[in-house]
Amino acid sequence: MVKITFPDGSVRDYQAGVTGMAIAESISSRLAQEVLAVSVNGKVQDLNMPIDTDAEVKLLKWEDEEGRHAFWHTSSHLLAEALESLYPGIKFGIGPAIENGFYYDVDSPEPITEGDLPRIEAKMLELARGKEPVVRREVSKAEALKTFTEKGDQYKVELITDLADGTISFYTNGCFTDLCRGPHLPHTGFIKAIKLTSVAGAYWRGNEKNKMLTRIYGISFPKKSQLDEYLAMMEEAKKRDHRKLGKELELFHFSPRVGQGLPLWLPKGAALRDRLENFLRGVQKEYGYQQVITPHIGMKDLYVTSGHYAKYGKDSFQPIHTPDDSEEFLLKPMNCPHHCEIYKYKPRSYKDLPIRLAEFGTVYRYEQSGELHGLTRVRGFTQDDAHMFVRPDQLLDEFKKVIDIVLYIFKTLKFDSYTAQISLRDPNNKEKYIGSDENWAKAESAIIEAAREKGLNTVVEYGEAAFYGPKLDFMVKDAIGRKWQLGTIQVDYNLPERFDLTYTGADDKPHRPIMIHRAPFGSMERFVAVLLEHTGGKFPLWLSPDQVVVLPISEKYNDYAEKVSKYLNNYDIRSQVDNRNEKIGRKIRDNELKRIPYLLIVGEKEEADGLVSVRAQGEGDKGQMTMEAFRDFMTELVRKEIEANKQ
RNA sequence: GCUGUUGUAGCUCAGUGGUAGAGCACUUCCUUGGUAAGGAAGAGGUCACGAGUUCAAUCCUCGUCAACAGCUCCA
Repeated sequence: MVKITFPDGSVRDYQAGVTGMAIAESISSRLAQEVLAVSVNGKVQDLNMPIDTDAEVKLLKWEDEEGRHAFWHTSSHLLAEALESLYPGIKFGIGPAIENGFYYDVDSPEPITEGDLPRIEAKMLELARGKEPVVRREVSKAEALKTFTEKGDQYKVELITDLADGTISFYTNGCFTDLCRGPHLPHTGFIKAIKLTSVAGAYWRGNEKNKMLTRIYGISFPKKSQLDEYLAMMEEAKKRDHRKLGKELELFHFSPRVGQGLPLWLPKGAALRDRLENFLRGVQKEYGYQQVITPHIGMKDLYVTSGHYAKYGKDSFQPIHTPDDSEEFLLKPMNCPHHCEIYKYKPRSYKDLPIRLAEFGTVYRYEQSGELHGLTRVRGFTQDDAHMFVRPDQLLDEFKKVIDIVLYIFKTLKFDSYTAQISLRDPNNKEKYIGSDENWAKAESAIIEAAREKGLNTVVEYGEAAFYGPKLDFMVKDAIGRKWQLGTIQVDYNLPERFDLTYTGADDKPHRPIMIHRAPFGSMERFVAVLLEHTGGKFPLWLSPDQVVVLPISEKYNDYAEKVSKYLNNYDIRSQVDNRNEKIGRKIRDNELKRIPYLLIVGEKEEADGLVSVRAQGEGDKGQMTMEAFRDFMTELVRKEIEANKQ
C-alpha cells in the first residue's frame, strides 16, 4: 500500500501502482471526468502512470495551469496527427503548449495557409471524437534515433541527437508518434472544441540562419462554451486595441516622414498625457520629490561612465555628431546618468538625504524595427522617471514609500488586480551583471523585505534583474484579463560607485549613497496604451479629454448651450457645444460613440428655467437639473475619483 | 534585424493592363427637430515612393519606405 497525501492535508491509502485516474475515480466520477493530469511530489505526470511510493498528490484540472498545459500539449499532438494524415510526408519540428493554446512547427511538402485551417480543424475534431488513447513508451536513444531516421524526420533526429543519453519517451495518439517528455491527457476525447487561430513563419530553433518552418497556432477547450467565450474575448481585445482607439479618439498619430516609432501626440492625447503628468507631479511633491530638467542629448562618455554603453552596444543608441565630427553625443537613452551629475554638482551631507530627483524625461532607444508596436514599443518615449539618493539606513523606508506611490496610482486608475514581480539575478550567469555579490545581496533583501512589509502579492523571477541591480516590477491585469507590465522600482549600488557619488556622514567621512530608480507608469506612451486597452477608451472622468458636450435641440438654443458650456469651463469642467445642424438623435449618437462621459441636452424647457437634461455615457437619460447642481455633481465625482484613494 | 502579408480619398475598404469607386467624414443648400444615423447637391486621389517590362502600368517584375503578423530582442 502507498499513502497518498492531498493538498488539503488529508491522507488515503491506495494499492501501490495506483494511477492518478484511479485516485480521481475513487473520489468522484465527476472528478474523473474533469481531471487532466496529476502532480506527484511536485512533478506533473500522466494520469495513467502508476504511483509506487508514498506521495503528495494533486489532481490537476482545467483551472490549474499545469492541467491546461497538458491539455494543450495533447492538442498539439492531435494537430500533428491531423496534419500527417492530410499532408503525407510532412515533417515536424516542435509542438509545445503556450500561455494561451499551443502550436506546431512543421515543414510541409505543400504550403499551408489560413484557408486550410478549417479543414485541419475538422480533421482534429474527427480524430478527437475517436477518443484515441495517448500511449507513452520509453525507448533508448539509439532506438529513438533509428525510428526518426527511418521516418526521415531530420528535425526530430536533430533534437534527439542533442538529448542526454538514457531513456527517451515517445507518445503515440492514433497513427502519430512523437518524441515527447509529456505529460499528456489519457485520450484525445477530452478535447471538445478547437480553433486554429493563425499560420506564421518561425525559424527552426529560433535561429534566423535556419530554415523557416510553418507554425500553426491553435487553442482548444474541454467545452464548446469556453471556446465561444475565448473568441468573444479576442473580439473585445481587437476593439480595444490602443492603436485603433488612438486613431478613433484622435489621441496620437505616426507619420513615416517623422520616423518609425516616433509618436506625434495630437491635442486630445497631449491633454490626456498632461493630466496624467500633473497628477503624478502632485503626488510626488507630497513625497518630497524635486523636479529637474536635463537635456535630450549627452556626451557619449557619460554613458560609457555609467556602463550602459558597454552593456547595450552602440547599435542600441542614436548617435549625434558635432558638425566638425570632433565630438560624439548620444540622444539620451536614460536619465539616470544626468541625475547623477545633478547629485554631484555640490557636496552633500547625510542630512540632505534622501534626495529625490524627478523628471518626465524623454529618452531615445534604437529599437529594432520589427519590435515597434503602437505606443507600447517606440523609439522615443517619456519616462516618469525619478532617482532617490539615500543612505543605507533609509533604503528600506524609501523603497516602501515608492511602493505606496505605485499602489496609489493603480488604485486611482482602477487597476484593481496586480502582482509584483521580484526580479533577481540569474544565479548561474553572474557575469551578465555588474557590482559586488555583497551589494547584490543587500539590494535583493531590501526589495524582498519591503514587498513583504507592504503585503504585496509577489512572484520571484531569476534572471530578470537589470544589469546594475534587482527590480520590483508591477504587472497589472486589465479589464479583459490581460497582463501588462507597468511600473518598476530598482535598487542600484552601481551608478553611485561609477559616478563616485558621496555624502559626508556624521563622522565627517565620505560615504556612498544608494540609488533607487523608479517609474510608476513605466513610460507615458506605454501607460496611455495600457490605459486605453484597459478602459476601452472610456477614461475615468478626471482624465477624459472632453468631459461634457452640450447638445442644443435646435439652432435656436445655441446661445444658451454656449452659456452653459462657458459656465462649466469656468469651473474647470471641460465642456464643448455640438452646434451642428443635426437632429438631437444624431448628436447623441455621435457623441456617445466618442465616449463623452456626459451629454447635456438643452432646448426650450431647459432655457426657460436654467436647466440641463443630463445623459450619462452608456446609461441614457438621467433627468434634469440646474447647471449649478450639475457643476457640483461633476466636481464631486472628480474629487472622489482622486481623493478617495489616498491612504 | 529576419520571414511573410499589406499599402487606392481624412477614415473603413471595393476595383481594373486603356490614368478610378462606395460608405462615413468634409463643404453648401433645404430642414429647426426632445434622447443612438433627416434630405439634396458638391468638393476631394501622381492608386506609398523609385526603376523596369509594355504601344499603354494603380494593376505585371525588381528595389526602397511604412504598417501588420510571427521569429529574435527588450535598460
